[in-house]
Amino acid sequence: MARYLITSAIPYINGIKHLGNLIGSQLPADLYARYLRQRDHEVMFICATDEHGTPAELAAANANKPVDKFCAEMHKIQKDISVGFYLSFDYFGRSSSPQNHKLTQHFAGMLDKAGLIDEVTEKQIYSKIDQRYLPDRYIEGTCPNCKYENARGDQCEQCTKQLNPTDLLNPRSAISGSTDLEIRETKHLYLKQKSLKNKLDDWISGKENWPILTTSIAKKWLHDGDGLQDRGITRDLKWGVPVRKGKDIWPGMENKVFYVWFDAPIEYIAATNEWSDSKNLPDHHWQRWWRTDMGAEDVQYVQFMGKDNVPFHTLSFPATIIGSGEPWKLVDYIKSFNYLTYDGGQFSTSQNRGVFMDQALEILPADYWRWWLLSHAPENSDSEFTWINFQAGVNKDLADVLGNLVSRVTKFCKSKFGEVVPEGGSYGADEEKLISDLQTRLSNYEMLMEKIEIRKSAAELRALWVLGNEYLQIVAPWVVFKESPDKAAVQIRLSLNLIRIYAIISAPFIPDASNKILESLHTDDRSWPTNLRVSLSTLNAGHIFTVPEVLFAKISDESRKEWEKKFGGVID
RNA sequence: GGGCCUGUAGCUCAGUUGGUUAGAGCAGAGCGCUCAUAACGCUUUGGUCGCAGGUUCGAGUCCUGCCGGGCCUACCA
Repeated sequence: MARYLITSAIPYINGIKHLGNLIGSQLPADLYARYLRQRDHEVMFICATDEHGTPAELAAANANKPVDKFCAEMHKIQKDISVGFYLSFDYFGRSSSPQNHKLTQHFAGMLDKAGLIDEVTEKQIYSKIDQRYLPDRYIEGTCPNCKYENARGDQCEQCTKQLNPTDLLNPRSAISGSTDLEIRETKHLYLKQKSLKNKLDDWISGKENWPILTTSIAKKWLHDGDGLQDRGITRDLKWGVPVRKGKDIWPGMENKVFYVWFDAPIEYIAATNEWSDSKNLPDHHWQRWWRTDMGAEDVQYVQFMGKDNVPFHTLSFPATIIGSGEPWKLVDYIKSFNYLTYDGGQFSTSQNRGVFMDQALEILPADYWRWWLLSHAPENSDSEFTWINFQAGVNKDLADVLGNLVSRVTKFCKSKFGEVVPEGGSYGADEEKLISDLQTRLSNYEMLMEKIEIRKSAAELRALWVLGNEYLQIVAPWVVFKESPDKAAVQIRLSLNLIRIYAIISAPFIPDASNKILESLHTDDRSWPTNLRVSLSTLNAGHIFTVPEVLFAKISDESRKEWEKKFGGVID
């Protein structure tokens, strides 16, 4: 038994996330966490909402709500949806928690003590109407290069030229449209990442088994141009973690907060603290996951995230950890994902294009989404969601291969022997071959799950299901029964036990269906089939079961067409 | 502009350090079965591996160039 700390990138608070966000971190992390728990490892699986930053303030203003209230509501909504998808977080925290405030301020204090904080006075654009400083991309104007009128302050989307906000002609606030902008001086804290560059470089260089996607992004930031740059870690906002040196006031920084990307990863730690507090456990319960001086040396820490999050997890968060000089746990493995696209384009909140997590649960059970998304996880490149592929995958894999297998075995048994595991007969060559084939595939499945090869794991699991159908077809109990009921009995007894095993090994992908199968088999023995022969004789003759309802109803062409239309978004 | 990823059968994708006739699932075709959600099993048709060069006894795999798709490029998160 080993100990695994698993974190999923924390979803931003400003709205309900779409399927791309789900498959980009939370769902694969859940798959891994569930698998490891089933293999009897000790798991701490952490997620949270990322609640700070300009977009959160604007979304709250847009909803006409105070930002703290807005965040609390959105957190509740996101949490409920995660329950709906059976995401098995040990704790789903909030980056606005008191624990995170304290810890973020603590890290800042330690970094300052280590001489890793610079105070920098810089010029920023202030909008009087909006009463706020504007981040570069919240300033719009005419591109000096191509004259595009809706260029953003960081980059012109039309000619792709990188810009400074002061380059724009006729600049205006993207929030209010106000042109009453002025340049003001403001002081900010910078984390001196430059001076940590060599340590970070050495650390990354040692991670030879990390996905290329992860290390190539990190190395690019480390080595491109002038190399890793110092990074501003404070902002002129009201909502956020107030700037402090540990518990002390930071002179000159009274009305500022930490930058969301400084406090967000610290929330992984803080959320574990929230977890222990929620259970009234003393601090060492969370510290044994995070402090190598408090028992975390043997913890394997695995992070899941979309590719856009990689620089923060490979560079700035480790810089915070290393720079603190304290024995905090660094990540051991980063699994990063490309994007899921929707019918050839991007998922888009503003254009109402694509499927959002709440909508997905309204039209189909979570397992349908879990299975399709995981079996098409964008591991090596962006992958595309299309309704026709979704329908085909779900119908074939879940309804036909697995669902129908459960159905044919249980119904056949009921009609010939009743709803009870039949007695009699013994294994022959066909049964021995099945066990041998199962063993080969199961070992492969376990190996792939351990390596977090998600699509390959899904394919192997499906191949395991297929073995059940193949076996039934070969032994044909419906024929055998006429001549020798005993022989049919052992075949069906084995098949019922096989279904139980499928329920167990499939649980990381489709936990709900897995539970339904086990319930209908009237068993709650979920132990992993480490010994197949033993595991296949768990349900003994005489054991009562109930034929389950249809596990997976097929998606009809009508439904699929309706959803294509409904979720297609605005057609240009 | 720069960097990275990516292009393999109609579709979704595998193809280990270059090694014999390029694989799987789906879709298509044929056969079988009738226990089952018109489900299942078996067989089978599909590929100048984006294009053009190069290295090599040998290239899907390595190199160069070009073309297409995507992401990132540090104040969105």
